[in-house]
Amino acid sequence: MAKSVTLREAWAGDADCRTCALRTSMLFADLEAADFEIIHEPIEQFNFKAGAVLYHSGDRDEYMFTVRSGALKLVQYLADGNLRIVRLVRSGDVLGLEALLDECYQHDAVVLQPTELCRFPVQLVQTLAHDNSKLYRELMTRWQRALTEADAWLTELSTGSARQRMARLLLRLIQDSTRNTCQLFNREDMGAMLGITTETASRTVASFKREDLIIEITPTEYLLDVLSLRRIAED
Amino acid sequence: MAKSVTLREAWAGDADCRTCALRTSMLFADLEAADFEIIHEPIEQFNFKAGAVLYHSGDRDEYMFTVRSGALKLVQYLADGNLRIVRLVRSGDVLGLEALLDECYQHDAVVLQPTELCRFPVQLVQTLAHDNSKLYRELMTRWQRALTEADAWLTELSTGSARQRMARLLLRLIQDSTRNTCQLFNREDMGAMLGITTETASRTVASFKREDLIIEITPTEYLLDVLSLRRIAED
DNA sequence: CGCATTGTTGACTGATATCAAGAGCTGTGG
DNA sequence: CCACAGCTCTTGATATCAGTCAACAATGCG
Repeated sequence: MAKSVTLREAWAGDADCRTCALRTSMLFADLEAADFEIIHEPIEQFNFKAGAVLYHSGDRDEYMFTVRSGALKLVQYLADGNLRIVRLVRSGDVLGLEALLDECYQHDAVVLQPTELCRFPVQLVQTLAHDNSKLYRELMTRWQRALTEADAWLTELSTGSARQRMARLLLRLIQDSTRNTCQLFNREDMGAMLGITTETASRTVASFKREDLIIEITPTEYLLDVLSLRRIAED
Repeated sequence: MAKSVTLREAWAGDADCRTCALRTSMLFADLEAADFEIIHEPIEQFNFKAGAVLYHSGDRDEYMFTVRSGALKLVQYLADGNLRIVRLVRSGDVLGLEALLDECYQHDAVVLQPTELCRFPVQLVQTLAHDNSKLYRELMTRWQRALTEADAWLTELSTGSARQRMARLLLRLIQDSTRNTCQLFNREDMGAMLGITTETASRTVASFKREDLIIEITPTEYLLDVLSLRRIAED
């Protein structure tokens, strides 16, 4: 079971947006310096360990989040107890957009890797957006990005054989595109992303290793044979 | 192959939004009467027959649409030629939100049932939204609705056995909730929605019929045994 | 009334789920 | 430092569900 971490434990101080390295890719990228007087105060930064739960499906709260580094999974449960991971949220992504519309959070948000994120009140976004249509556009872009991602998970990661799905997942996970390396998740999570069992995920990864399609560089970093994987992905 | 219908053939005149029966559920529900002077002119209404293609994935155009009646499917293709239906669009839904962000359409939009829809230029929405944050909120709500729908298709319609998926699809298709009836799509489309083959879709529907879980009332209308289907859906 | 399309069904095959056992790893406490 | 408990990962044997290929029935259209 995921060990829960209270927000207090994860609290890492107030954020300094002015000096945020990710500022240009963040939600508030387009704001003027003057705006930071308003927004600085209520933004707080948190550091989470793997397994921490940021929020649960059905919770209603007035916070949104931006991820500075790390990764989270968005999980949904079925009536029969099964679960699917419906999306990954990574550095630069926004989390909890639904709170802006006063809706419940739609997923469990669970930390996969050590994660730094900033939390800010929905009210702040509403205030800033009110006379700044650039921010509205930025918000809509985030929604569209999530939607494109959701569609891709359906067509790429939930269609075809286990080998095809796994190959497509690995290709999506490439971080450092110059070196074609990526970090694997545990088999259970990979299964939940692809709609296959843990055992099939394990067998598929193991078989990719034996065929040298993926090579362990460090325990956490794998080198991908992108061309071969792409051939498998496209059948 | 879908027979293509040109927009000219489908043109049904300028829309009269003032008297639109769906006005309260439509995108422009909150606008004042005065606004209709501006918006009336460039909105046109079209009637499409099943099989018509509204737009193709990758097309870039400056129009959005609202569906007055009928249904469309949003289709995405994989590199290996396979396809998935990623969402249905029905009465009251908005289509082509991505055009608002100057992006290409992300799917093929194909008419499933005779459909009336209104087309309006992106520019109009931008103009109206500029000093009307209610419209922005309405737009974000539409995006969130699409996203929730996309997530549900992944967890409900792409997870579990063919019987479970089909049962969940049928339950989603209920139109008239007092009578628990729905209209079926052809087996190929149902297969593409559920990530199963046409044959498996056919077998599953046929077996539901034999078990009286669905009963044909008219050639286009089926009565559902909701409780039993729900039991199957939840395993 | 044919012809084309869609739906149904059968036989067979193959991929993945399931159940089970063991291997490898990590952290804990004696 | 070692032994052990609790994980996750891997692998094997078997069962089952769905895919594939093929034939034919039903339906609709010109």
